[in-house]
Formats: sequence, C-alpha cells, structure tokens
Amino acid sequence: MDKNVLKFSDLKTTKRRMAILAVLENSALPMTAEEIYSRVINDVHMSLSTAYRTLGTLSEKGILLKNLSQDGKTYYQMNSHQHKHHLVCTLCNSTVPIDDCPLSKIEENLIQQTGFTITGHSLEFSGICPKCSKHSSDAGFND
Amino acid sequence: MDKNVLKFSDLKTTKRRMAILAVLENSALPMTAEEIYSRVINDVHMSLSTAYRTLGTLSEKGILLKNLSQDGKTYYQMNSHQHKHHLVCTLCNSTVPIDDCPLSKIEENLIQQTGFTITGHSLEFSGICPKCSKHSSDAGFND
DNA sequence: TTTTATGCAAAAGATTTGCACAGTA
DNA sequence: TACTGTGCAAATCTTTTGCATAAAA
Repeated sequence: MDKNVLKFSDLKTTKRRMAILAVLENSALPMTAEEIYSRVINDVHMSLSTAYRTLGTLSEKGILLKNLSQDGKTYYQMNSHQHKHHLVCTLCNSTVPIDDCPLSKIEENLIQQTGFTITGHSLEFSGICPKCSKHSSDAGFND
Repeated sequence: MDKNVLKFSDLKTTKRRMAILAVLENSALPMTAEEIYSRVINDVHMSLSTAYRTLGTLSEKGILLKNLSQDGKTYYQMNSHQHKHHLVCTLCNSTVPIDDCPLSKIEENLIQQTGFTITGHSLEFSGICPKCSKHSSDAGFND
C-alpha cells in the first residue's frame, strides 16, 4: 500500500520513508518534523535531517501536505482527498479539526476575478478552548 | 493621530515607532520586518532588533496584525477594522488582496460546535498568477 | 552497478534576548 | 529623575545543505 505510493512517485522504498508514512497515517492531527522524528526513532534509526528531507520530498510529490502554522512551526499531514483545517487554542494548543472546508466556492470566484490558477490554501482559526477560558475565569474570581 | 494610538496603548512616542507606523500606513500590502526596516532607515537610524521589538509590541497591543505566511516569513499590517486576506503567486510572489473575508459565518458555527472563543484566523490562497502561467506555457512551447 | 537515500556536522535565515546606554515623560 | 526604548552582539530555533558512505533497484 505505502510501497505503491512511493513507487508511483519514483521514490525508493526505504525503512525510514515507510516509518514516517506510518506515523502520519496513524495521526489524526498534523505533526511537526520534530514530533514525527521523535516517534519514528522508537522504531528505526534516523537522523533529523533525513526526517526533514523526507518530509520535503513527500510534500513535493503531493503525498503529504505541508503547512506553516501561526505558531511558527511547520506541520505535515497525509494528503488525503479530504484535507482538514484546524482550530487551535492559543493557550494550551489543543486542536480541533474542522470538518468541511468551505473554500471551494470562494476559490471559484477568485479564479474568475484574478485569472490565477489556484493550487492551495491555508486556513487556521485561533482562539481559546472551553477549558482554558474556564481556567482564566476561575483565576479571575480567585477561585 | 499616530501619537494618540501610541499614547492610548501606554507606549512612548518615539521617532522609530512613528516611522514604522508611517511605513505601514502607506502600504497597501502586508510587509515583512526586513521590508519595513529597510524603508524606515531611509528616514531614521534604527537597528533591526528594534524593528522586531517594535513590531512585536505593536502587534501585542493590537495596533498591528501579525501573520506568518506560507513563504515562511512574518508579515505585518495595520489592524484596520477591515482586514484582508491575500492570494499569492508561488512563482513570482505577486500578491492580490481579497476584498471580503468570508469567514465570519463559519466562525459562528465553530463557536457553537466547539465552545471556543475565536480570537482570529489566518487564510491565504496560493496559486500561479496569469503572467507566470503565460510564461510557463510559453516555455512549454519553446517560444 | 548505477542511482538515490542517509548521517553527520556545519551553515543558513529569521527572530529573540541580555546588557549597557540613550531618550521620553 | 524614573521609566521605557534602543543598539549591538550574541544566542536561539528551525530548517537546509555539502559531502562521504550506505542502501535500493
């Protein structure tokens, strides 16, 4: 399964690539290179630069989606047909996936208005999650 | 006018802060710290770290909006009531502002579904601008 | 055997920080 | 004068790169 993904993109099948794909396939949320790296090295030896190189390659081939988040880190996720955006708590970093991507209609308009070919978009909401806002109001009441 | 903005946020009025605000007020597009810095130093002496510190402070106070873009750089713009999103060409970096922000309805739904307080969002479209796509097809036809 | 992937260490780029001095209120 | 802002240089953090070696086709 994974092997085919790699072969199909003219990439050699290696332990490290398989391991990185396995980690991302089992993750519900996008992960940073560091996060992916530190999980993978539980199973196979690998250098951090290989993690970066592999993630870069897989993103170029369209196997992964690469996204710079407002927290300054780069997140990677499987490029499944149905991509997801997220709502991130600026206090505790808890993250909620957003089910439907509402941008396709908007993109159609943009194409007509600007003549651009649109190849992607990034969308991220930030806010305060219920737990954190509870805690802050607790604190406010010295409770 | 600017002086009031600074006083209102308990910030001292300095030449450098005024200069940075002036640059951003006269810019139709968000700018990076480097871009702002290199314009400002035409008028007043200033170090790059002051530029970063000032931009950070003004963003914290809500006078500026700070945004990490998919190109890996951080962009700043005046926090006017009506913020803008952009469509950026991945080849030549030309940028088109998008007039209306279509996310408020979506945010309302999210608030109900997740219980988050939503404090902001980032949205950026990427694509190929008409010029660049013309050039690439020219190249394709060896023209 | 030829091509591609990897490790290691060093480099790069953007941003932040410590500390002494200068400027504003 | 008291407090805040600024310059400079060094530090930090994430990501990239050069080059020699190892692994895949």
